[in-house]
Amino acid sequence: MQEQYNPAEIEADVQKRWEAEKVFQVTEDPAKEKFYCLSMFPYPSGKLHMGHVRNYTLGDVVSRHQRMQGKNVLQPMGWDAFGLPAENAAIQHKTAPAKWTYQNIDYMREQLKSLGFGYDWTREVATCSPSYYRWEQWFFTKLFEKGLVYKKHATVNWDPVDQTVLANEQVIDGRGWRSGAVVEQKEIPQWFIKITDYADQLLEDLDQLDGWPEQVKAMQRNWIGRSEGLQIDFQVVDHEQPLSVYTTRPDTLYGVSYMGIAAQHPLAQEAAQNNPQLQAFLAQCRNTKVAEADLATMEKLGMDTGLKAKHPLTGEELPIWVANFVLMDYGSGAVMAVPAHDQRDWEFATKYQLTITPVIEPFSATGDLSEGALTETGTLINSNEFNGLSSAEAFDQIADKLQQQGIAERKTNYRLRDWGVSRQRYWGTPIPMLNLANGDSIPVPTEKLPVLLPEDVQMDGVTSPIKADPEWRKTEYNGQPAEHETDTFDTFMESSWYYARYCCANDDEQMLDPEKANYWLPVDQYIGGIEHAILHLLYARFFHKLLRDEGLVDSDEPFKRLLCQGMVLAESFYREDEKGGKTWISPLDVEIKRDEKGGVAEAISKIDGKPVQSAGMSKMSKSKNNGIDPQTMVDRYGADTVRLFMMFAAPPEMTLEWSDSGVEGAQRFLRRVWKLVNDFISAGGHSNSEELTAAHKNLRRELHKTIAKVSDDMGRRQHFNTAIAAIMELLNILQKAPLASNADRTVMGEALDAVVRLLAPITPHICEVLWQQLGHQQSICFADWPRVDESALIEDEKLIVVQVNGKVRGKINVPADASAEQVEQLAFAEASVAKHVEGMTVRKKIYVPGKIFNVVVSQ
RNA sequence: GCCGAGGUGGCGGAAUUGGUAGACGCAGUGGAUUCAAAAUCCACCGCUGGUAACAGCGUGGGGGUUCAAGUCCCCCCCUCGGCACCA
Repeated sequence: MQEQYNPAEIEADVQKRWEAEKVFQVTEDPAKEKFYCLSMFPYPSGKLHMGHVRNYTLGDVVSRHQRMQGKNVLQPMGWDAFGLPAENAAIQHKTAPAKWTYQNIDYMREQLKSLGFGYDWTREVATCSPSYYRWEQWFFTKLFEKGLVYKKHATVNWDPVDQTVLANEQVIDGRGWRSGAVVEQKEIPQWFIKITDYADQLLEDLDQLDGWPEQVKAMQRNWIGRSEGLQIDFQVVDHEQPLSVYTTRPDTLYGVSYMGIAAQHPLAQEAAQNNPQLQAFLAQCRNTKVAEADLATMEKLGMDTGLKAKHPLTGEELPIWVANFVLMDYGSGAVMAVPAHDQRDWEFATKYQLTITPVIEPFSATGDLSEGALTETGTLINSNEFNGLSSAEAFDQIADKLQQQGIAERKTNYRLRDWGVSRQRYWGTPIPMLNLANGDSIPVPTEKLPVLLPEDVQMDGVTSPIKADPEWRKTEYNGQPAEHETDTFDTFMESSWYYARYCCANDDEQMLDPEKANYWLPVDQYIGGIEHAILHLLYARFFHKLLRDEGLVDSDEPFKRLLCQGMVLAESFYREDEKGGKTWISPLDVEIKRDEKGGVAEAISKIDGKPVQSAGMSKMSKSKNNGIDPQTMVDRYGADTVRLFMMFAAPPEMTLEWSDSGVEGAQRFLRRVWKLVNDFISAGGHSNSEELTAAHKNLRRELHKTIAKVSDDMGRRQHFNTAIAAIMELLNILQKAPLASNADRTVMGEALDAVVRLLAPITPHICEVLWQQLGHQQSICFADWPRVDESALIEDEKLIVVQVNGKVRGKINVPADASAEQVEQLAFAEASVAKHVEGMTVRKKIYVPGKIFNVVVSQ
């Protein structure tokens, strides 16, 4: 055995062995318990970043741990290969998105291999490959046949100079990122999938997901936003068509003092015809980005249309205002405004001096209407016959009354909106629809699928190549000329079912092989970033239910257990230039000077020796130039060290701060493990002695406590940082233990066999080598997880903490079976305890068996 | 703005069910080894006062419940994630 730990050499060798033995290739085996462990596949942006490394290390640790439990473990990998960055890169590098993407995939696949991740590469998928997206197209036509797909107008960000649709991230301060033109809202026809038909299921099935973090379920619940309310028709003066609104607070109906409608609402358009001022206002309303965050934070503006609505109970005429925060895409594009009991309505009414009538006296009567709206429920006032009722009673009675009059309907409403899947971009799955001369749209017939996306194209930066090429869209249907849809799918479509495709990635006959899919699904452990908590995970859950209803899978939910990992941060440094702008300096080029206590005194540039400013910890990003390249770190320290540091520095769900010295500490630990095994083997290696002393038994107790702790941390808790800390503690003890006698080496051999297996999921290369050195032939990948010897855990003494008035005043060792009386006696006998009790009256004594004894005293 | 997290020594973090706050690691200080350095090993290491024993304080801020609060409740501040066309 080599005396020095040399990661570069052993890691390459070990990876070759795994590949030769096909350790990670799996097939369905009904005799074995399966475990499907999935990490969110990456967008092939060029090279791996630390966020990927963290995500995939977590997945690999879970997979290897499960494999050591004897399970049939599937861990696949693939590429979320369609998307905007490829178009931008293609323009920048004067290449085609396809070529750029495939090159990135080839490079990143090698990086994943060098990190030692155990993937079954025979199942690799790339979503930009026709063998993948053809099934997505096929499935979409099925959904169309089932009536789950429809076309309607929807709002997009429109760049009036480039004449193109912009993504939200391409709109910067209200302007197009290339042209600089003020963006406008534009209504264009787009395809939608009826996710709202599944809203109730998506909500209710959250209760099945015991293995999901509560916070993620809470976010999804709020996103779906189920509410019970009333759809009310307000008569519009001199109009046949009523104005329909939805409210969850019919109890506040008497407090309605105006109506709010969206700028795109037909009534607004009508009123604007003879009103240039209003016309100008409607035009102004179009000049915002469509993102909700922007709409919610912008200044609330409005204008009176001059039209009047009739209050359904009082007959009072209410002004109808256009308000920029009322959105045409949600609900009916109109709201009833109750300024006394809705904060947004209150602000609007205060601004434009509209009437504010209180109609609810809140139960917990605090608050002042001159300060803001009173949004709690309470008792009705100013509401005629309904005065004195509670909000809940009034809800029912008002709803009944309006329903009898035929002008209202109880309705369950969702905040969730149908899924708009059309994108006006090139690098995506072509939407498999044909537009006929008569204006109808029909699905591309199955036998004509897939609709292929041409890969050899030139990007001009504005128009999608398939929109620019009139030949591409030309086709025919039943001998009649027809045109291919030139929009492509939202890339969330591809990521909504890839987890299922891995079960039969190479099947050319069908989307999914139900037999294989049902063997592997649902995914037992899904791991990815918290930023996907809502959209991706909701769409994937929805898609799974669609697959189920098509008979392709049996289960209701795709992901049993979910782990959302936090971001990877690094310190960022900058210098201010003359204009007050910031030049970001890579942390690799900065040296930290410390004061005597280890605090940061100064940060100095390694390049010019002059000070730089620290901006603290922030997400690794190009814009702050604080990315740490994983490859550099793997080349310098080896994959095991990088993996160990990533797992040790923080629990998975928290942010992780990159630290160079922390990485060195991880490497130091691995060298110590290597050395201890080396010393053990030099001293004679394994032995078999039954004559164990008390010291040996203590050592075995520490060992088995560690096995219990690490097993719980890795399995149930998934807190790998504390698992590693426990192994480090054990190693600190083992390093001090003797190796001279047979008994010494019996215990040490047992301990090292365990330590190497406990570490194997995290640092598999070094452990594979040490496992062989310890005399085991079979790969450690299939070694049995260490078992706890309960008999080794038995203690004959317990440590009891003694407190006086809740403050720790002493610690006593008592026999494990000591009675409360014995403990009390020993506690009072303790000098430091006696000192604090002396001259006081004992008021109370609390004994928590085996833990704590607290005496309450006073004068 | 709305929804969801987080805030503990010089730093990353631990404390799993209300029961010893600071495990483990990093940084720092002192020492051993060395011609010297790196590496390694040993010891110390929350703050304040004290030679020490010890005492007081201490988990973002304020209030509360409890024998006992980092943990539970109320109010506030700050940072981060998501908000439907970034993925």
